[in-house]
Amino acid sequence: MWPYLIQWQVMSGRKKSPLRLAPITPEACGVDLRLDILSRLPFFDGLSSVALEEINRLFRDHGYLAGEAIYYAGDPADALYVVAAGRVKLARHTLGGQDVLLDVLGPADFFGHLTPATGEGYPDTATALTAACVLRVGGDDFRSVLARFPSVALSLLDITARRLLESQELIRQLSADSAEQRVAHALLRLSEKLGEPSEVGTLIQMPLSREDLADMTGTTTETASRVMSHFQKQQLIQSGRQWVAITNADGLRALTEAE
Amino acid sequence: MWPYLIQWQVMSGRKKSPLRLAPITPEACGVDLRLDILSRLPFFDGLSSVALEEINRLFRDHGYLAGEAIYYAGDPADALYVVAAGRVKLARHTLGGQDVLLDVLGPADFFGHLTPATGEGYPDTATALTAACVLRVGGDDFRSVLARFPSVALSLLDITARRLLESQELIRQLSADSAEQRVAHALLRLSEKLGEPSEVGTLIQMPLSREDLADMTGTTTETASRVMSHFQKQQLIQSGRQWVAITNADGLRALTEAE
DNA sequence: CGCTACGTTGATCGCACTCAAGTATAGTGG
DNA sequence: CCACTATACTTGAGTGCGATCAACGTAGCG
Repeated sequence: MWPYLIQWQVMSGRKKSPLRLAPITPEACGVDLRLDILSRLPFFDGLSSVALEEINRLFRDHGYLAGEAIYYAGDPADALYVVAAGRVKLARHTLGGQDVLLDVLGPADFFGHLTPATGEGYPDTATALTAACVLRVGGDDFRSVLARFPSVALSLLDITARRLLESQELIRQLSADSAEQRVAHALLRLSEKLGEPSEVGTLIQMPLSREDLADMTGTTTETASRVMSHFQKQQLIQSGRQWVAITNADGLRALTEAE
Repeated sequence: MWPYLIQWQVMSGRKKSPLRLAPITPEACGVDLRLDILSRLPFFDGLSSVALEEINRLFRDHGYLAGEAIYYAGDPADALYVVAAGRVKLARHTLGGQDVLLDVLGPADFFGHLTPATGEGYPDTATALTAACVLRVGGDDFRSVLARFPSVALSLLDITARRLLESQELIRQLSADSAEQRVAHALLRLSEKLGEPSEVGTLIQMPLSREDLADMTGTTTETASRVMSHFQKQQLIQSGRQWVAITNADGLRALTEAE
């Protein structure tokens, strides 16, 4: 009756979430993790441990509950943030009340302002998707780091340029691809970034609703749901409430590459 | 009969293009212009004239005819380009043969690779929209400049981050706005960048076809044409073959802000 | 003056949005 | 452990925006 469910939870009769998100405890935000995270940041690569510890002292850590906002669009602020643990999403809001999900971030990803203060507020809203620990450094402090360690600036430039290229690819997709292709693409991107092998396939390790997917791909929850049902019937994915696993990445890729 | 044409060319009976594009002569690419352009680049701000001349020697100039490609998507290349004169467009192509116009550049704008060579080719195609003069610097040479003048890297980072924010705003628009709103937005952006006062309103100083507009906004030439006709009847713009002038920017802005 | 590419406008079609009802899941408290 | 509830998800029917196909003006160039 549900042939596509055979591999998974037939006996219990229930389809429970296979998501295993590491619990974020208060200690998770401690100094040990901080140094570890900072040293894993691609743009602090090659810095001496002395320099790193010095930089570390400029950061302040802060924990967030799932769903809590880190900053809102329009907040007058000038700081750089680094995800230490958990998941964070960046979104823009439209006048019509609709949301556009720009990016999902995990440990060692950064966000916020990294350019000189313009006086303008943030253009987007940052929200903790799961319980999360986030490090924050003030704009002036970070600019002093950039000035003292030119390699950091070069590395940041590199990453930012790459993000620009990625967002241009998204523009291309939104302009030219069908809803189904865009959803397939979003799933593949998330899978590359947050995917982990599991008994149900490559599981995307984050709570991911149909609405999130819709906001990532410029469609509606209903359309996202229909597309996901379709994928499930084709054995490309398995999915339930707030979770998605990819069982046939090549099949999805073929869809995105079809004319 | 054409009430919206009254302000313009009633006597001649003909609606000729008001575009006045400065002719690009071979000498336009000469050394004098080059130093002038380089000194106007925002990221060379504050450099000594000695340093500028030294940097200048790293660049090579090249002229292009209207419509000529500067590089194609996929070309294995590692260089930074600066527009000295004329207009250049950046576009991505889809498998379906469709184009997506990402940006239009004028004098002192830069494009191409500005990050370490990844071995990948360009993701987009750069084409001269008008006769153009373009300066080019090899990746290694430019990286040596970045290493020697940290302020250049900081400034580049600033500009790149700003472009990233702009492209995210475009993503929001493509996800959430109607075709009419997207066209209105595109016209306003072009007008801010390339607009010049003229007898017909703020004239966008570049050849701009309905197809270009469609490729900028993710629609078709037919839809772009319909939207433009509509705008013209509402006295928001005046337009003809390959040219557009804005007569009521506030009116257009009101459309983009409507829910 | 005629050719070609650009632009306009109309008719039709289809994908995805909207509105609406119903089902499954996971967390809550008994 | 199980009912209860809130929220996510699913599915259907109808609609509309914009794409597609097609035909016809029109500007500008040689």
